[in-house]
Amino acid sequence: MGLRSVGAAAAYLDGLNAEQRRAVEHGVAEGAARPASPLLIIAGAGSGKTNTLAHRVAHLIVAGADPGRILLMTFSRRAASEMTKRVERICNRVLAEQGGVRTDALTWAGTFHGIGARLLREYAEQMGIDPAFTIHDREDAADLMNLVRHELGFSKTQSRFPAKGTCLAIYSRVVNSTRPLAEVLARAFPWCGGWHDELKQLFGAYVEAKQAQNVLDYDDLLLYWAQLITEPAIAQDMGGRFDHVMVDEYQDTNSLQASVLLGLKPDGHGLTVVGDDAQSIYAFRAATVRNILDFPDHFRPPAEVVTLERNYRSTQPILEAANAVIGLASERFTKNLWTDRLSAEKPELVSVRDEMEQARFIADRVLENREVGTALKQQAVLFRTSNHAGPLEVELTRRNIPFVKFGGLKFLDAAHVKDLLAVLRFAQNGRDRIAGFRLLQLLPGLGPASAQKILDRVADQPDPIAALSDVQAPAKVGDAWSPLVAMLQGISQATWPAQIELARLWYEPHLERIHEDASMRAADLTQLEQIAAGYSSRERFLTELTLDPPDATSDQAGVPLLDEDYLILSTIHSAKGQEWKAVFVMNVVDGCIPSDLGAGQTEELEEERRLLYVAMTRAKDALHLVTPQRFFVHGQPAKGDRHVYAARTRFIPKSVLPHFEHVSWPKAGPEDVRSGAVRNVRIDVGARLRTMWQ
DNA sequence: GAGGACATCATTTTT
DNA sequence: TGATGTCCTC
Repeated sequence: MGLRSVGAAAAYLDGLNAEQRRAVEHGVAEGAARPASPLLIIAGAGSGKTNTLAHRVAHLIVAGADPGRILLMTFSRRAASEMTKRVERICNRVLAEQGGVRTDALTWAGTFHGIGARLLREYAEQMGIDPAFTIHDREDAADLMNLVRHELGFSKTQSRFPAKGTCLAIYSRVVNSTRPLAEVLARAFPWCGGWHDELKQLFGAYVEAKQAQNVLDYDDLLLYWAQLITEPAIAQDMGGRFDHVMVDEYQDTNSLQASVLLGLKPDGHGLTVVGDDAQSIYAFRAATVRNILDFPDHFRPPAEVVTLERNYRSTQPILEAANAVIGLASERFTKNLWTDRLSAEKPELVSVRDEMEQARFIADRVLENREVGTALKQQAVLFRTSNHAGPLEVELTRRNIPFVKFGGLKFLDAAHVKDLLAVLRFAQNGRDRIAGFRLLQLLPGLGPASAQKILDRVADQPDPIAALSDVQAPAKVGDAWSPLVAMLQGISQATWPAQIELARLWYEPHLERIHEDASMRAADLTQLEQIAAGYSSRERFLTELTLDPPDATSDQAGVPLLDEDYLILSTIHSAKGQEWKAVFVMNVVDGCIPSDLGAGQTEELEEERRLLYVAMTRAKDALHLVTPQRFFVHGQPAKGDRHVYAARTRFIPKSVLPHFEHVSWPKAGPEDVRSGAVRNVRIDVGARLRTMWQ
């Protein structure tokens, strides 16, 4: 495939502005065979980042780069597939014009974790681990942590030991930030400071447990990868598989990910990272904005930096308000966004009485917007935490407005789904105790103690599944035992996806025994089976489902069909990279944004500020920030009227107010039905009262 | 040892 | 509101 005439073919780059074009063409002219020097693209919100990166990848391929040797790492699977599609579209168009053939798909596009899992299976032998390892999601990892916590006797200490989830969060933070435990405790978990030694012991035991069971958690995917790559021969081999390595959303990577990246491409050649320091919102996951700020100086000569400052998304008033908010940040950011999308409409700062009114306001306005032609799908409601959406979900359901919610609870969290997956996971890896523990307890008369005993019995057998048939189950289990053993052995001989059917058929009677609403749950499982059919193997199914769980939930109604219209509800975090015509941000009050939990430390406070900035910059034409004045206290009294008054977020102080239109809603409430004329009448009551006593 | 009934208490965001 | 831990009974 000789060098194509890049210059003549570059008509497809005409739609790009000068800076975007510079980013796309950096180092390509010399020929794609020789990887370009390192490049950092600082891409502001709405500056065409995805488009630019897609064009760069396409441009490389058109110039002769092998798509199979391009590694593209994004923040979510959704972003990865979006990017892949765009690249293919551009390539196909160009190559068709030139009479070329279709490009190969980008085979190495995915998240850091997903790519890590793939590579680790390939290099498993060299690391001395079994390539059939299973991956624990957060919940599984927490369960295992809990098990270990129990065994060490920390579950009944005098004063309360941190809960399993907290322990895992601390562990994860230590791993991802590559900082010592004591420092992490002091900075992020001060209320657990007294447990330093116990935690250390706990984490040691947790790591041993994972190794004994041949399971990896999310963090291990990065940690093992980072360790692997410290071996120069392996680093060279792995890095040599890729000519170009691209990373999106680089501001949200942590130091572990940075070390992987630098291990792959120590001199930076072929490396392109893209991000926006003003949109860094994952510090709680140990992401550090230093990664992106320090990137250029990792290399000699320093990496080339291209800054995209022109915003194509929002109208000028929206952008000005967002700029004003981020302008108060304690750290100066690297750019100033501008746009030529003029508009007379300022974003609205809407004051409502309470959360109920907020829900009504949003529902009303959403419907109004739809009346004038903005589809529900073009509108989104954003919130800081998933539970903020509660009252709104109720209101939308009441009014029959379809919606899909991103963030928060997952399909996979449902007990019955986890049960079925536990069957498959245990079949995949008979040493996965969490899966086995869950599975065994599905049998009637078999509780935690017996489950432990059985798992202990088979754990060190070469084939734990086969060993199950020799196990004497407790008498109470009766004839429920042999179908389980038969099912597991059936699975080991069946092909995929017939295996999941075997598992489901075995599970269904138990489902009916355990749950009241078995029929609804059974429907979920049939759906899961259909999803499973789309994967080539059990291992792939389990891995990808764990790393990329379906992230939308939509109340009782079930997920609407794709061609239906529905409103988007999303956490601000899940809204990253997306845009809508109209955006509503809920609860823009102190205590919600910023969340009152971490408002103490300035670092966390700054992150909350960026969070509001991210939310605001999602809007194209209309932006509404809603501020309920009072909140009902969520807690003990079922229908009590205890409430607290909330103040407008501190991120919009007086100086920023002129950027907003101020609205009270409802405009004329029941307590304020006076007409305008009446309002201008003045009477001096004080004087009259005084005359009464004269 | 299993499983149900009760009390307690909570720190958000996600791969 | 719901998950988690404890106590009690079978």
